[in-house]
Order: sequence, then structure tokens, then C-alpha cells
Amino acid sequence: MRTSVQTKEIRDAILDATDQLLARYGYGKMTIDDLAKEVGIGKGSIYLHFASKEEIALSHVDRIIERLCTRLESISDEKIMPEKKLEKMLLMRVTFRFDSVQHYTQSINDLLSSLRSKLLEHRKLYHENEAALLAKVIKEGQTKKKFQPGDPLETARLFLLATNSLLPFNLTTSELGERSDIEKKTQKIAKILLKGIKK
Amino acid sequence: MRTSVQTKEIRDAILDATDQLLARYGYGKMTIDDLAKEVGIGKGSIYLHFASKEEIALSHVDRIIERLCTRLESISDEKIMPEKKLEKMLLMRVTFRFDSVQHYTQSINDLLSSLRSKLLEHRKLYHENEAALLAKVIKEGQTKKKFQPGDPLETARLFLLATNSLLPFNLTTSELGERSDIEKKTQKIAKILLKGIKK
DNA sequence: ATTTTGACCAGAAAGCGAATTAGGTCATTG
DNA sequence: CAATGACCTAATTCGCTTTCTGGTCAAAAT
Repeated sequence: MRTSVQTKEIRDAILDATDQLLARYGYGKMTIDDLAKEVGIGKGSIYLHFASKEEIALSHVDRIIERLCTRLESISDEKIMPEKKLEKMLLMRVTFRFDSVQHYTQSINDLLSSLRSKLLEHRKLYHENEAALLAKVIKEGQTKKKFQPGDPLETARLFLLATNSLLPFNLTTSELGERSDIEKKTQKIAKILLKGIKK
Repeated sequence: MRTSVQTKEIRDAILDATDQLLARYGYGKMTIDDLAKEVGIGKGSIYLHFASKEEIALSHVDRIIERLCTRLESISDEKIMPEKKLEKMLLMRVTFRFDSVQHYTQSINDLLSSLRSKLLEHRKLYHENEAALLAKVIKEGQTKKKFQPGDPLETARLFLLATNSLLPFNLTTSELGERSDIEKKTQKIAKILLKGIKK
């Protein structure tokens, strides 16, 4: 069954094309025909991989977060102090998401207004996934007696919440400001938060 | 010149009516005729106080923030420890803004999409005003050797940034979640931030 | 047999001209 | 001279037709 490998590849190619077209046209103006042409397959074939246009866009966003989570996990596995890990993870979360949508000048609003409720649901899931990854590191820090005791998952959620306003969710990257600025702010908030939970 | 007092009263009455109609119809559906009728004055008289419909809506938002800042200042003047002040101020900022727009079920999006760029500009100013108020208290804490040294204004900005995602700016109150939940989260973040700057 | 396709369908969206509405002005009013 | 509402025009809405597009599926390709 070679299909399963190919299937994954085509699925990924579709999402790559989605990224292109989303950046070029925005969600509303991106058509399935465009997409099929960009990928080089028939229109019907798109529907062998996705149930609807909505699902394509959502999967595209999902993929960004999956990739982010992979990065977060590898930071989590590095051989450095847990406090350094947390700092790096928070910064990675902000910069990775910034970079992932930087080329969408204004089409984030388009996406958000078209898929608002679905995106908000997904966002909750992302948040929980990311929180679980942070929590692991917080727990590690607690075990090593570096962090104060307390529910790691709850603390993780608070850390994410405290840096959420730096993410390009409802604001475009241009509205957020300079990347270097975002980066600095994130680092500073992370520093304060970390001091806030250290022993 | 009794007018100056009356002027202020009428201006306020117009903004009160704006609040009503914004909640009932949203920005787009609220007409100047509606507004004049609600206030009980002629349409032309509206324009003795405001230059445009945009300015009315923006002034309405401005007024919310002005009222918030008054509250923040009185907390700042209370005879309690600076750390308590900061906690109360951060909580006040979140809850006051939550309460101020709770009755707009969905019309925040309407406002935001109509006045996006102007609102973003104003938001920066609000942020700076609020930051100045927090900075005063942070400075007080530093003077009393309770907080670590460092630019108070910068720290203040970071504190606001870290709680910004709890504000009903792009998300409606219903999308933000339960008020009691928001409150708890704010308090917890505030606690961590404070520990983060304590000596 | 299984995968891929694109012509096809129905509903959504995009024009478009006409009619209505609503932001903003200003001569008149009290 | 502050307050007004009839008035002007630009924006919006409406009703309609045409076009487009998300999604399906019988047929073609493999």
C-alpha cells in the first residue's frame, strides 16, 4: 500500500499550495480550482484528501501548530536547564507563528472572519497541546527543586496566556509591529514569568 | 458661561446614548438620527459636539478608558502596599473593560472592522496612559526597596502586554469566557508577574 | 478494481441600475 | 447665538440577472 505515503505527500502538497494562495489571494478569493491547478491535480482529487474548503484552511493552520509543537518538543529535549527551556519555548512559540504568517499581509482577517468559530475552537486545542509541552518542563523544574510547587499545567496555561497577545491571531504581523520588537518583548515577559515561579 | 457645563452634560448624554445604540444595533446600524432622537436633541446639534460619527464612537471608547484610568488612579492612591496596588490595578483593568462592553454581544467586531486603524492608534495611547499609571506604583515599590530596579515604564508596559489577551478587544466577552474565569486568570498572572519583580 | 478526473449542478457571490438611506451642512428659527 | 431639521450627495440597499465556485459523481485512466 504505497498510497499511504503518497497520500501524505499529496496532502502536504495541497497544504503547501494553500499557504501560497492564502498569501496571494486570501481565503475568500482562493478557489478550489486554483488550488488544484497549483498542485497539478484534478479538482476532484482535492476532495479525496479534504472534506471541504474550510477543512483545508483549518488543516493548514493545524499544520503550522503541529510544526511548532515539534520544535517545542525538541527544545524540551535539549540538555539545558529547565528555565532556559521555558524561555526558548515561549520565544519559539511567538517567533515561529510570526514567521509562519508573515507573508499574509492582510488575509489573516479574511480567514478569521470566514472561519471565526471553528478557528476559536481549534485555538483552544492548540493552547492545550502547547500547555502540555510547557507543563512537562515546568514539572521537570519542580522536580529539580528549581521551581515553586503548584499545578504545572495551570502554570503552563498562564504562561501561554501571558504571551498570547504577541501572537498574530487577530492582529496581522504588520499590526503587531517589528519582529525584533516582538522578540524582545517576549523575552522580557518570559524572564519576569520565570522569576515569578523560581524558588 | 453656563454652556461649558451644559456642553459637557450633553456630550456625555450623547455618549450614553451611543453606548445604548451600539449595544442594540452595532456601529453600522446606529444612525445619527437614531442617536439624536435617543438624546432628545436635533441632529445638527450632535455636530456641535462631535465632528463625525467615527469620532463619536472613538470618544465613546475613549471615555471608557478615561473612567478606567480614574479607577486606576484611585487604587494607586490607596494606602496599601505597592504590590497589592499593582494586583488590584491589573484586575481592575481587565474586569472594568469586560464589564464596560459585556452588553455588546457581537457588535465589537462591527466596531473593530469599521474603525480598525483608528482604534489601533487609540489603543496605543491607552496603553501608554495605563502604563504611566502602573509605572508610578512600580517606582514606588522600587523606592521602598520591594521591587527590583529597572525602568518602571518598561516593566509597566510588559505587565499590560501580559494581560492584554484577557481584554475584550478583538474577542467579544462571550468568546473570552466566563467573567469569573477571566478574573481568576488575571489574578494568577498578576501574582506571577509580581513575584517576578519582587526583591 | 481502484484511483483520478473534470463536466456538471445548485447555491453563493458578484455585477448593476434604480431607489432608498444616512452622514454631514447650513440657512432659518426661537 | 445655540439649536434645528430640511436639504444635498455619497454611500448603502434592493431587486434582479449573470457569473462563479464549492462540492458531486459518472466516466476515464491506470
